[in-house]
Amino acid sequence: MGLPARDAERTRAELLAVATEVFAEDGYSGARVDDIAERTRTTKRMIYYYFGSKEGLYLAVLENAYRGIREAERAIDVGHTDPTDAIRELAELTFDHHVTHDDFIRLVSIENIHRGEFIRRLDSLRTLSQPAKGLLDEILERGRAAGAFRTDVSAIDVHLLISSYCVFQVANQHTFAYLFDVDFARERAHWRALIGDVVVSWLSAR
Amino acid sequence: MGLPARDAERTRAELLAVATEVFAEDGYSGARVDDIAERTRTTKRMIYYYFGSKEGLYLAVLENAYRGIREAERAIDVGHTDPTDAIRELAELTFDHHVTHDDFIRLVSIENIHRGEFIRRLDSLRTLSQPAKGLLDEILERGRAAGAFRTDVSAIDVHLLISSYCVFQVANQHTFAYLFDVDFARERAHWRALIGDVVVSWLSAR
DNA sequence: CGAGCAATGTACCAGTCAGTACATTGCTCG
DNA sequence: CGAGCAATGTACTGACTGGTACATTGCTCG
Repeated sequence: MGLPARDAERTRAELLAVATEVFAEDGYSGARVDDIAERTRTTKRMIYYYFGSKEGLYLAVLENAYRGIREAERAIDVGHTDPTDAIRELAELTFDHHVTHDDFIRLVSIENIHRGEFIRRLDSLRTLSQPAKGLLDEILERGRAAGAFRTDVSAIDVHLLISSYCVFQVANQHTFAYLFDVDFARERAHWRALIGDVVVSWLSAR
Repeated sequence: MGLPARDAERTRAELLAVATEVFAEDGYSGARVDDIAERTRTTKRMIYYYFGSKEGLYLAVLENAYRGIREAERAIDVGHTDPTDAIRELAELTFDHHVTHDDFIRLVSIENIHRGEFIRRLDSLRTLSQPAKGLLDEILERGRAAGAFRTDVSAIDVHLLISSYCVFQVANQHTFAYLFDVDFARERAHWRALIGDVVVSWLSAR
């Protein structure tokens, strides 16, 4: 039986997967359409057949990557009654999530180099961003009600702090590691615990 | 009198300045040697005369940018006796420093996309990174002695937290702003104060 | 002042790159 | 089964791109 000689869906999916790797590796301008094609079982012609252009392919990669990551995020469930434990676990799971998806973080960096010019054309992504914020809102509210958290910190504030830290861990590891002689990978447990500590002390202050 | 017809130093400096802009704008692969040359009063030939290759030019840009930023950092002087005030001011000055040097932050992002392959060849930069750490060490020591700071947090920990936050503010502004509908520039005072708060609560915890 | 070399300009090249014209294949459905 | 079209492959192109061969200019120093 083997693989069917023609399978539009498989061809498209394979192109998308390989393109994700190559764009994350080399950036938009650095990526070569011929290179992407050669790494698949099909040809460059198919990229133009399915995605129209290099830019169209990159947009599809971006959208697909964000969709995947948001779906993974939705699976995050911090099942603690204690809001302090919950927030610490959320920070740690976010940390894990980032270090295991460095392809995605690289795509985000690349997109920012382009000042978000491509992502801005993908309206569908904005509605996807809510789950992370919703969960945080709920934990914070419980913490405030219990008198454990201060009341002047918003979900966005916390999300930004955690994101900054976790993104940096991946996105800036090479320059930081080199300049300050730190190996993020070797001391992962230390760096993982740190952000939870920071957020909890901050929210519990006073 | 006017400009001298030939001035090696000026030509070199102009190429370096323009190349910094262009590499920060378009990335390494995206930058065009012809484009850089056209934006100066000299020609492409001079790039090869002074820097040997596109790569040589990029290396020079990187080294120059890091040197400039470290010099600016050395000027940071937090003249407080109170370590808590000092650490807050250090965080805020670091914040200001980042938002006013976005070209540099972009170069750092670009270099990380390349997994630090270029910066690793610039040995001279490692020794430059000490001032930031030295100042922090001193403030932390004073804070611990005064019983104001916890003792299990190192200078690198603090530096990483502050750097993450400040770099993110610039490096990821476009995707974050778009996805979470936040305008970093418009609420700058809020975001500036936040990181100082976080670090101080963290160091003062318990 | 004029020899000699640092500094500069011009014109070009060979390889690369995104994109396409055109032919072909094989699946599906009547 | 066979018509017709979705899917695919091959071979090519024109523009671009990093880099260079070669000529020239003008500053400096004996």
